[in-house]
Amino acid sequence: MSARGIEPRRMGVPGAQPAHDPHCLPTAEACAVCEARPFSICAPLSTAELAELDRFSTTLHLPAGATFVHEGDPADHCFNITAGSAKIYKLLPDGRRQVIGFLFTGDFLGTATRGPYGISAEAMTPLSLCRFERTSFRAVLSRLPALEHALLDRTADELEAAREQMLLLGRKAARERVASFLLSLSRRAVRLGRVADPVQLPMGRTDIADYLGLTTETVSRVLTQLRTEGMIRLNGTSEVHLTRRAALESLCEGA
Amino acid sequence: MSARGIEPRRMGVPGAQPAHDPHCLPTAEACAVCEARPFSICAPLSTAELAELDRFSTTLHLPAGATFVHEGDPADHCFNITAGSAKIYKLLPDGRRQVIGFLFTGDFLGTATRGPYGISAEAMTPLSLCRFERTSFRAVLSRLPALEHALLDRTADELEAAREQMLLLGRKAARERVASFLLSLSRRAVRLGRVADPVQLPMGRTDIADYLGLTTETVSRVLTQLRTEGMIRLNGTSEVHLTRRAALESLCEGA
DNA sequence: CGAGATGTTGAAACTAGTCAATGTGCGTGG
DNA sequence: CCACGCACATTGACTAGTTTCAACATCTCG
Repeated sequence: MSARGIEPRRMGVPGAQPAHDPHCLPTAEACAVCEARPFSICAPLSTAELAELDRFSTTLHLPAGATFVHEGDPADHCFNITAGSAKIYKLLPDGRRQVIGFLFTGDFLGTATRGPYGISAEAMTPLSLCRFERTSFRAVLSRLPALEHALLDRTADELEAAREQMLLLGRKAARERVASFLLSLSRRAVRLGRVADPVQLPMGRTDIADYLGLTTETVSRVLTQLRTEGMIRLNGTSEVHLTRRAALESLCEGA
Repeated sequence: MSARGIEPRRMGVPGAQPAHDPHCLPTAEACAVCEARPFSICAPLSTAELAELDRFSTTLHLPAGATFVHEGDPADHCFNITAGSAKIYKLLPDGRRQVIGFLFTGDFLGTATRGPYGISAEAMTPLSLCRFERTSFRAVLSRLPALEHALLDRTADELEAAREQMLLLGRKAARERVASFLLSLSRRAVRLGRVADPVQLPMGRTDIADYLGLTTETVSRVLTQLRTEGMIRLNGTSEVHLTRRAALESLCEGA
């Protein structure tokens, strides 16, 4: 196991940003036109409640590659992704990395309520997000039961997904892992209102490998294998057509 | 990967149990003397709130081996473990099994809010639990913010643990997995007010293996290996002394 | 005390990992 | 606009760790 992918740079999100920083603007009426809202925890909030929450939020824009949450740091903020995609991951001291998940528009980050961040987060594309101070956010949470409900639902969903991933990591073979991954990306695209079939892979092979508990070589080999078998078709490295979707489905479950 | 451990028996917890069933008694004033309360989500509730919640709970007693939650069934109930231990797991159609976690006194089961159960649950020892109807529970949740808070905290903790396990399953070697497992059991024992050092293993090698994404043979081999190296001492098959705890700690992280 | 279940140990097989080379795409700068 | 160079992806040969299959040991409980 190699020590790839370790870049302890600390770009993006300085502690307190001055108002003139282009990466840190007050949200103002941004919520009114927010395209991420239908997919976010703010979806169930009324206009008044939205305003209440908005008072404590800050809009950030980060470049691709920016690490904006560092595992082990005090968990001072939580975030809502409004545009772009990010990955969250955990590291072992020797550099082995497990990608825990990928975040897209509408995803919330920072559920963990106590202690330091348990994960690191890095932008995979240029990223827009709403940032909340944890303390304020928790206070708002008490005042807005609808928000707490939404957050609980979402956290439960995340837990469910994590358990599914535990099954994948603990018991599935490489082919099954890759097939499961492609299908889950496809389903997620649908949930975000995009097409199911040409699946976009906004992440590189290394991230996929670290998400599936494999190596880039194995991911690559499996993809070509699936292509050879006619189950998928590759357009470049980051677009996959799921021909024979049913076959992929059964592959997920061990067929 | 073999199809061991598949017993689709359906004992315990029929849909609606008559009041005279010895396994299903009204809780009445049970909360007042409940030894699990300090470890449960009910801990932060006032006496009045406790009474409110109690109105919707039923006490169950199940024998070891009883499966009381079936993956895929409609999620009609949620549970609070008051005594004994249980395991939750997911299955693949061909019988491969991933144990998701072990539940002990005070643990809550049934966070997932929508759809069917995502996991199965089975008593490992004689088990006592409070059962709630999901619908009622959710309603109570709305009336008792303290309960919802506690549940959110707990779900977040579970998510954190699940992520840690993803790191283990995706990136740790067999020795590291076993060492991590022993230490996490030890820490959990401490949280439950028991001793840290002689760690009790209430589960068999098969469950351990299915939890760590290994086989029983590998678990067994690693344990003897650690014993040979003087890092642990085995008293029978279900008690482990963590001699050289520090060495185990560094082993967890890849030393 | 005996029998089935559970746990341990051994040898062989296999999946995925490692190391290394080659191929491909993309952005930059001439 | 094309060529260069770099990062990323693919492919190949070999290795290693874990699984598989099988035998044996131990424990538990009727």
